Amino acid sequence: MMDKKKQKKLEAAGWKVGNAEDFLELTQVESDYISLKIALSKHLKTRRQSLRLTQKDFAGMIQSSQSRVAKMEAGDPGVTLDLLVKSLLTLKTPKEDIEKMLP
Amino acid sequence: MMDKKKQKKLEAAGWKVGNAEDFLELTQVESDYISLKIALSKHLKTRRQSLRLTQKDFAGMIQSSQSRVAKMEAGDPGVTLDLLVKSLLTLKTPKEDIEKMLP
DNA sequence: GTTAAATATGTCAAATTTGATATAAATTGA
DNA sequence: TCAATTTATATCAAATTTGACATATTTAAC
Repeated sequence: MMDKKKQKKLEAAGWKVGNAEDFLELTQVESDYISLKIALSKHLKTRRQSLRLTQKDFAGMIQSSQSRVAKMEAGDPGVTLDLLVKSLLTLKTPKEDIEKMLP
Repeated sequence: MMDKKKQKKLEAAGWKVGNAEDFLELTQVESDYISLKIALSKHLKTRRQSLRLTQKDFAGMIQSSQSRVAKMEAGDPGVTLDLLVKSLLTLKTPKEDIEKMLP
């Protein structure tokens, strides 16, 4: 939501040059939050793969859809931490692995 | 979402006795997920208090409202991990503190 | 190269979460 | 006690996220 607003702001600006002012103006919190989500996404993908699960199979395990799993793994901004964390828990991701991703 | 469904199920059952069957039928993932959120909630509250911030002050820091902060700290199921994590990051919660709360 | 399986991308209605607001209840300090 | 501050609870429209679906693209095996 914080980053969605920024995104909207950028979209509204139409990627116009000249205002590097607003551009990538991320707070530390926003930056950390995004980094965390991306790290979790990547880990989810490698973990699913190491377990030889297809996105479709895994989607079934979490009552979701293949496309949503793809979005999760792609680091889509519109995926919650909730969904990512539940996913990692479902794959029994070791606590130590998650700890390493914390900012 | 997973636990919302369970909740609805419970609500629908109107807390009737007799079906301890469905009752508290939580998977390990659901249970871990809820525990995590509750731990983060509690930590948020104690951390905010130790920094001598009112809920209103803190709400201002995260562009939210006092009532939402109250819900966060009360462990309201309708609060995302995203919001909780952003909140803890805003209060510069040490990584070690968060690590301790992981399931 | 063809085929099949897996993954990526786009769209959408339904469900959930959000900040805001109002107001009740609890806590604090005189 | 009591007034002021803080926190809890309820409600709601707006915004966001969701699973599902369609379909395109990539990958793998032959």
